[in-house]
Amino acid sequence: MKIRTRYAPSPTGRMHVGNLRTALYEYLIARHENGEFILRIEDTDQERFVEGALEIIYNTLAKTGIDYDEGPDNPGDCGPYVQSERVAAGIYMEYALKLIEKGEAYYCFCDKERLDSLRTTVAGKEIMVYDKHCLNLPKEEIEANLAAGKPFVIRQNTPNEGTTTFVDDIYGAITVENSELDDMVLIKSDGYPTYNFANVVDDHLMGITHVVRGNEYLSSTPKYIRLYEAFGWEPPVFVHLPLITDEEHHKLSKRSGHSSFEDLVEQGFLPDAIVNYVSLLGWSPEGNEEIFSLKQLIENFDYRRVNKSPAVFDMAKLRWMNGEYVKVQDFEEYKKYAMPYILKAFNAEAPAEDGSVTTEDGVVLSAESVKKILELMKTRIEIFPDIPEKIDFFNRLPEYDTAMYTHKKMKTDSAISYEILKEILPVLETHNDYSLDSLHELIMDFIAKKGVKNGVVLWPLRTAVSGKQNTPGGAFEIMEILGKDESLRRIRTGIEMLEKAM
RNA sequence: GGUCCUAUGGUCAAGCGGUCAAGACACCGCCCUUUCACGGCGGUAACCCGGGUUCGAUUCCCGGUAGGAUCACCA
Repeated sequence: MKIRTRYAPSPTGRMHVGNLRTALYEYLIARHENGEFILRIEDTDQERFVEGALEIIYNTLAKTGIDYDEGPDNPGDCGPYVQSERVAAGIYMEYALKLIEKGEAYYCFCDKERLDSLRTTVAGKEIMVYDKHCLNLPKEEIEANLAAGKPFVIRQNTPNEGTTTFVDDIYGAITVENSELDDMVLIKSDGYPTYNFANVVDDHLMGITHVVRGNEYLSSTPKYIRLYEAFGWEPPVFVHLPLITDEEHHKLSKRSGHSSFEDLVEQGFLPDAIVNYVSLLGWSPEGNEEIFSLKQLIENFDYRRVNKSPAVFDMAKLRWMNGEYVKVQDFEEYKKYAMPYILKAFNAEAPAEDGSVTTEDGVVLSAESVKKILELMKTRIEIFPDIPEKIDFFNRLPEYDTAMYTHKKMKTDSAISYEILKEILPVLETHNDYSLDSLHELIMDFIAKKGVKNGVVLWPLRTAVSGKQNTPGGAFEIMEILGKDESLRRIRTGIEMLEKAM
């Protein structure tokens, strides 16, 4: 039997990582076995519908590379793929009526007040169990109510006795007392089906073989089973996924802020890294490898290795993983992502026509220099917004304390730095080739002649040209990027500062 | 509160009766090195508790405890 899974989001906003993980696993389960994966939009709640949410779903799927065989914009044989359109086609009402005929469902005319009177609050939580009040309404009364246009709802008729058992592929057999099961609403008073009902009807009609979803649905699954039984349908395989939680071990919700795919992208994470990280939340491969492309995930994803316990979403590990992706990113691709943040460091809108960027100190950094900065950053960031803070000293020489010239391990202090800087300044002034290699040769030669440790010269130099305790790259790299004039200017500034401090 | 689920280091997570209890992130050292980062090497750190079953339990069973989920005309 060919596996068919579906991702069935409701367009209510951004896609949080729990939903993304569900979509991903549904996709992987199908693709791993050459099955089919379809997209169905569950928009049965008109009130929660958010404008643009549909686009977010399409965009997210596109960015992550999760492609579907059938969907609203790519219909197959069991359309429509949007539930509101299926409502218009009368599909759900037709099936609800079938259930009424079989005595598996019934009209309910209870108003809000009566329903509210059934509510109780337990441990701060409101719970409600319907009392089957309308189950045995006389036929005439039902007809009369219907004829009078009285608002109604259709409820499932679940027995109060016995138990319902189903087998989840991850969690095993789960049994629930039928008395625990509520007579849930199938068709709402606005004529729309509830999620529960539409889900069962559509999954059956669309030939879904594996229902994959978060385990918050685990306890309501027996209700679904009853529905399948009421229809006389074969239930699908159920695969419930462990929850993804925040640091406080609570289910991730849209409210917890920075937890949607889009938020993460805005924070500078790469879609591939997000997918990779999320795939490891609740599943593990056979070996020790952790970096997987979507293609590799398809190859390796055996859903029987999905585990049962909830997983905390760890931003630190996501950051690390993103860094791994940045490091191996193709340079041009990397540049696309990194450039905006480089420009941000220089408070610039865009590079000049020749690719150069001008610092706020008025120094023109050539296109080559900009490229060198990009190269320097590639192994030093985890996410792109890390960039500006690391290279701000190129833009402006920061105010710094001369205490920075003292470094025990480098065997240098203010006095030594002053001497060294004064001594090397003329050497640098007469030198014109500020390329890395040339500078390296020149300065190493100077060091050799003086017979001192590298750090004695290099530390003061780097401090002077950067004004920072630590920098990406060293004195040579920085001077190459800054160029002769600015390098000398900064060194002279350093000398002045040291002079004053003495 | 009822019901359901879960329980290995701070986090992710191997393990599926006999292991010195993998690996990754984070953290801490060391090496490389002009600082930072990368890279390399090493380290700290875990089987929730109590009963069984068994020659032997992290692993199987039961109970407890803890955490979570769920109990809508939301999905």
